[in-house]
Amino acid sequence: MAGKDNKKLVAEITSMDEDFARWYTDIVKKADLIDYSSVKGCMIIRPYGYAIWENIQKILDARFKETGVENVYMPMFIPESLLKKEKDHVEGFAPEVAWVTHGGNERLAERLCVRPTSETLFCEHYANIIKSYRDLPKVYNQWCSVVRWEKTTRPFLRSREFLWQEGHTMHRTAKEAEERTVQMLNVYADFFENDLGIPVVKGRKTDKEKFAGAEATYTVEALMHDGKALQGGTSHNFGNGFAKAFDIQFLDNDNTLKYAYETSWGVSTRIIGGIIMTHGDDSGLVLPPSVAPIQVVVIPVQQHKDGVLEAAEGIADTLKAAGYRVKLDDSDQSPGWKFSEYEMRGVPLRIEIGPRDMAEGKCVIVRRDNREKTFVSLENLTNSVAEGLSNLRDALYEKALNNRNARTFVAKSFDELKDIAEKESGYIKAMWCGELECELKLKEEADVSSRCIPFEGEAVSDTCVCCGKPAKKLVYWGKAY
RNA sequence: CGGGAUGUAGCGCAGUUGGUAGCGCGCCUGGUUUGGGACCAGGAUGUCGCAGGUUCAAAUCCUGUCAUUCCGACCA
Repeated sequence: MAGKDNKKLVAEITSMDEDFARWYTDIVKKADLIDYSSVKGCMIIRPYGYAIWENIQKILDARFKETGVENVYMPMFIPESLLKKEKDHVEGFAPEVAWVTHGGNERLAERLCVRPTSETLFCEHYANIIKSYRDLPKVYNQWCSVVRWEKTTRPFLRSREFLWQEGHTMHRTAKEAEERTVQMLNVYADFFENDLGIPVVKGRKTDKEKFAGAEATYTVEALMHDGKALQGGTSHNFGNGFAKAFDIQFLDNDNTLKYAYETSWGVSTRIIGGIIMTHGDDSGLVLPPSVAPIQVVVIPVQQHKDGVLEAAEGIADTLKAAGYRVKLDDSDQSPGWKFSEYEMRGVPLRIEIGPRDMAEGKCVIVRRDNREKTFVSLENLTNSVAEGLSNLRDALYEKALNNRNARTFVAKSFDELKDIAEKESGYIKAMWCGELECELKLKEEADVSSRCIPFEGEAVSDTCVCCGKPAKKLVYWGKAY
């Protein structure tokens, strides 16, 4: 009995509905995604966590390239003078940049900032290589890490160094830049919804919330299990503001000099935090099959008995040959231990095979999300796995969507909004006049920020929820990570 | 950046009025087991977060610092 209690201790994680914050950090550690380093806010991404990121990279990188993106690598240091070239941009980032002041023992003539984002570097380079309209468009992306010296940090959600991709493009016309901005936002939205099973709201950020130096920022917003919003990815249209600051001009076919139009767009390892907080449960992580490092784990039961291990190997080989990421766990741990372990790690499907199944030419497939068991014949295995993974993705999406719907509210008056903000956690749809003053007041008095002005969505009333003046903009308000 | 909590073996923790560190799990060896975190026997593992200070003596008291975490403020 004593042994049993101890085992329970090992497996225990905080219940997500009792303490979501603690549940999150438990999962991140116990699913072996990260470890802490000795520098605040700088985390070690462990093999299992990094494998998720690699899968995210693989999928997105391929999608980017389908749209003509080329990958490059920019330096990690930005001279102070270069960072300062665009006023809004430097003001936005200055409070959280890390500086390099010395090389060895010698003080540098000009200090260098560790990139918090690379607009300035791309612009400097583009100014050098863009001369003619024939040089456009330029559609570059880089996968790298950036540094932002955050005060409060949380694994994946807010760290001082994080991995991301940043695409930076230059275009001949404003129209083309706008199209690229929307195109990349759609790539993100599709990835979130179809690959990760995370429903998103596509929309535009208010001026207050948009990227420093951008003309327009578009965003995909996801709602987490606890009702807080997470900005999943952003796509910015800079117009030609940066081009003017960095003198990126080209000679057009009418023989006049014109400024180029710029966009940038990015997603980061924060996505992993989003996956955890959208799909996870009290048994641990639940990973969408598209990015799960292990899609199917095969667990032999009574593996020492004749033929069991061979049958399990056969199953693993069959599935590997069909292109799935499969792990056969033939370690000495008890089956029960393995079940719990792979549930903690969020493996979408588990296959159990033991003497009883073998006698019937079958195995058991268990889904991670609902623990539903199905007995399937070995001949049909590949189809059953395909179906299981696909159904699981759909179920994850469905569940997340239901959560979002249940947590989406409508407010027509200020009092109503305030009341909802106090009692509920989620999105509040309400009209807004467009004035910063009202946005600040809602933040101040109702503690909600504007998440986005959705591309799709009907007006819920005619007047601003705050000041009562005529309003046409629908805004999703909420609390964000 | 402000307030609270924590830091002792890989993990979870105990350690009394200061006397030089212990428990469970895990790990290693051997054996028995295996359909929801198995069992027996034997074994290994510590600059007590770090740096100062007080003391004959510090995990324990004092100061500083770093990290984790929660709440708040801030937040491309």
